[in-house]
Amino acid sequence: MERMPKKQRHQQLARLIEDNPFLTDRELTRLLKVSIQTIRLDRLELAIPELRERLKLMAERSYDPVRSLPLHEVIGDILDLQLDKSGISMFEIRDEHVFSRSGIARGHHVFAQANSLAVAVIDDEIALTASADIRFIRPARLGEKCIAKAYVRSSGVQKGKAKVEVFTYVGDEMVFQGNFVIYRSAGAADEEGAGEA
Amino acid sequence: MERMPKKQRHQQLARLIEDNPFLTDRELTRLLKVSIQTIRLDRLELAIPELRERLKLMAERSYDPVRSLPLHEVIGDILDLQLDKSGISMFEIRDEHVFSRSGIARGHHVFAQANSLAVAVIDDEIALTASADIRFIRPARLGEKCIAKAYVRSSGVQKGKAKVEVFTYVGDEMVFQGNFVIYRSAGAADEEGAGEA
DNA sequence: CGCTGATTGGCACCAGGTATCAGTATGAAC
DNA sequence: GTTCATACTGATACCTGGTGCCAATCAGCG
Repeated sequence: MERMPKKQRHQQLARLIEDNPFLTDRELTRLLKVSIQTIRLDRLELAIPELRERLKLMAERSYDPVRSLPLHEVIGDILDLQLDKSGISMFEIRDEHVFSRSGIARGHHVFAQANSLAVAVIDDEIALTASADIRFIRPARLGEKCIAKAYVRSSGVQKGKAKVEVFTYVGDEMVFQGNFVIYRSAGAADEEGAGEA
Repeated sequence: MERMPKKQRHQQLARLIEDNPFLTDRELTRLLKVSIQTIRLDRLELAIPELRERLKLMAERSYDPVRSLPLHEVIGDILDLQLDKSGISMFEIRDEHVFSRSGIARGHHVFAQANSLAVAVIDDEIALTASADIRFIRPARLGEKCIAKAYVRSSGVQKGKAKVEVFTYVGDEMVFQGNFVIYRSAGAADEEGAGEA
């Protein structure tokens, strides 16, 4: 019947919730063998919000109205776009983009910004990256705002291949440079999209 | 006072919730000017779950024990890893990785898998992509499982630069190939990590 | 006129909590 | 011993955001 020390229970509680935020207080009573009131006092002390708030938080994080998630359409916010000519986007390096140990952005996020801008700048129904030659000039760090500028060097409407050069800056320092070759559908404008409003 | 037709309200309701899943029924009554009961009947007909269920769903999606989100550590599941030699990872193309119109994977996801494998295979505290030369051989499509194989061509422990070649296959077809140059901290093993449990 | 579908209102109930007050157990201090 | 603080448990009222169900109303149509 010996109760484990409070501190230890707090640690366990924190760990349990961390690796399963979906636990209700009732389930926690089972796992920690204390009353539901104790669980609630513990959460209070540890400043762990109630289940619904936890889920809401997670949902908010994954929702993000700015659509800055690599899951969505364009990575970064388009600041300027002149189809088949040039484009500019901004992408802020946040916690979730960096190596936690160094605060340096993972390369693929910086790449993703550049790549999706290179695709967005092509004035075509279908545009796909064919190849790219890229360099990470200096690391981008947590909190920095990356400004990517894309220039269409040859639009290749006939040939079906466009060349786009992208430079990414933080302030006036270049952090990334890439040459993209983008496949384009070359005038074959599909008209299937009747389903969506 | 004219009520808009039910169908139209249903469409609006669906759209409203789609672009703000956080709306409660009460808020929807305000937006659609109908009673809360009507809202609930509508949700019932449209099979739209209640607020809490919606948030729970989003939270679950963003939680994903497999960590297949580009937000997290390694994109794809590591199947095999021999540090400073080679590595294999698997990444399944899902809805959220493709252009909805064509079902073709966005380049940066395929790149992200390759890039993070190239970084993971380096046996060092700090490893960063310096540059890469990549080619998308053929598009990867929804549902396909991409197998990336990374080979360390020169580990460059002294020089601080490693060369890693990555090939990504779907079945026996190559979809991506890349040559990565990875900066490494070259033996400077930091020992700061005293904060975490 | 009655019928039907759409809409509204009211009430009981539920989960997963918060907030508050009261009671018990246990060990240390005096 | 008594006293006190801390930890824990219990019980109750209340809140939000719903579900489920039943009854009432309202509009349009044949």
